[in-house]
Amino acid sequence: MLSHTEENHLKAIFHLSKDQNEGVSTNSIAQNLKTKAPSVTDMLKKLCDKNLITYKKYQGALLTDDGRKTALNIIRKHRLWEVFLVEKLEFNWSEVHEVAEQLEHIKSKKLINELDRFLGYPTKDPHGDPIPNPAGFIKHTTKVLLSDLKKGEKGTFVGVKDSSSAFLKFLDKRKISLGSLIEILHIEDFDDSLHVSIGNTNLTISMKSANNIYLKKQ
Amino acid sequence: MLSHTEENHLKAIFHLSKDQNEGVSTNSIAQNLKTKAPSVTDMLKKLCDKNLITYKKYQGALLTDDGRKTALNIIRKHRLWEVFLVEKLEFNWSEVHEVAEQLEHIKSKKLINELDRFLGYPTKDPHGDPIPNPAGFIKHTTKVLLSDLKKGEKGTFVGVKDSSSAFLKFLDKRKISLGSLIEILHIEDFDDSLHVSIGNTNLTISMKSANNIYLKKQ
DNA sequence: AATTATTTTTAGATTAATCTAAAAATTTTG
DNA sequence: CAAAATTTTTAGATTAATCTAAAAATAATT
Repeated sequence: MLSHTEENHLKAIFHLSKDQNEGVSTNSIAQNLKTKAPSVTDMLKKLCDKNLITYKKYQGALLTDDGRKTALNIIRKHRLWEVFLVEKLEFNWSEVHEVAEQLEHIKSKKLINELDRFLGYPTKDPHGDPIPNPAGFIKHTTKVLLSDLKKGEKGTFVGVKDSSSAFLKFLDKRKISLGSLIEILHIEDFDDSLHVSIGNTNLTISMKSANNIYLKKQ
Repeated sequence: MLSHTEENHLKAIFHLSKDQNEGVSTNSIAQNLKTKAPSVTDMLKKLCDKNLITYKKYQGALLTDDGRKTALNIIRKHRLWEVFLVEKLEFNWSEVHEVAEQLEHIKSKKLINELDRFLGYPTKDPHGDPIPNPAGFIKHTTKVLLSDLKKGEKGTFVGVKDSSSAFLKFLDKRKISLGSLIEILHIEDFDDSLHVSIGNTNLTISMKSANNIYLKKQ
């Protein structure tokens, strides 16, 4: 039985190892979990003893198959709870993360499988991220960043890279929601800002924002 | 912000002080929480410092108004989650306690108020226990133990005193569920066992079981 | 009311999770 | 490639929750 802290470390290692091949660094985990490096070092030793990660001093951490499966199970729970909060309890997508961080640690297989059924076996969470199945299998879909599109290209908004509350509220204010069709009308030379059409309206999006918006290309 | 352990102690004191006027004893709390007396003593000091209980050495613990309100809030969460598990996730009433023990500690006012709305503002949990309102007000209904009825008297099954999984499964097996109309046909002199009618069927119930069944008298 | 039994508290340890400060290892850079 | 900078680990403390064993207080019983 893993503690909340152990589970959080596994999750952090999972997320941080997506964008890279080497071991996940102690500092990056500490930053991700808002804790300090020595705390992480201690935890890495413990998780290594439990065969959930491989870890050699100064070389960062990598999930074992077991650790990966455990991490995906926590992520599955997190994302299913997020769906529940939005679909059934009328939370906004910018409000769910904090509560799901708590709910993901509840231990009950039956609970999560029944929740899955109750929600109609959703495949995506409210931010467009895929929900792993009970075996830890995750279905990836090809998607590109809005910032990578060229003038005239278009796509459907399918996810966010940064799902911070601030960015999600920013999107709400501009009526940009999952499923919106976005087309690049013009790219400003000076600051790379994008003039885009979304539905019937046109608006300007900064490079920084465009770098957080995933599209399914059309 | 209270820890799970602190919350569990408040809940235990609440439940144990219902049947008595004096302070709740250290040992009874330890027994209730499956912990040891010295652990309880430490916690009582801490809860007293936080003004959630009044506590003097060797004289047991009593909830302050603040402590009582906190305890009722935890009980509210516990019982709402139990309703959710039974009504929405198809749990049996004998399976909900353990999971609700975990869910009751999730911290989010919005979560619990939205859950309440989603469930249609239920007033009773699956075992017939009343659900406190957000202000900590609890609506008691008069009920009597089946063991207190006399021959020929009848009532509606409205709750259990012992909500252990074993007893609830025992009731399931006999098709005794909340709302059942129970009439005492005969009381056995020898062992005080009861011959009762429930719906169309007659059966025998031991004194021990009858002592755990609450009825609303008719 | 004095002795015995029970309950409760204190004293002292242990484990887990955390931190700061200092040491050690690795990486970067001139 | 040596010095400097950065990262990581170790060492040592702290807080919370737990325990066992022993001491102290209260309650029960002749």
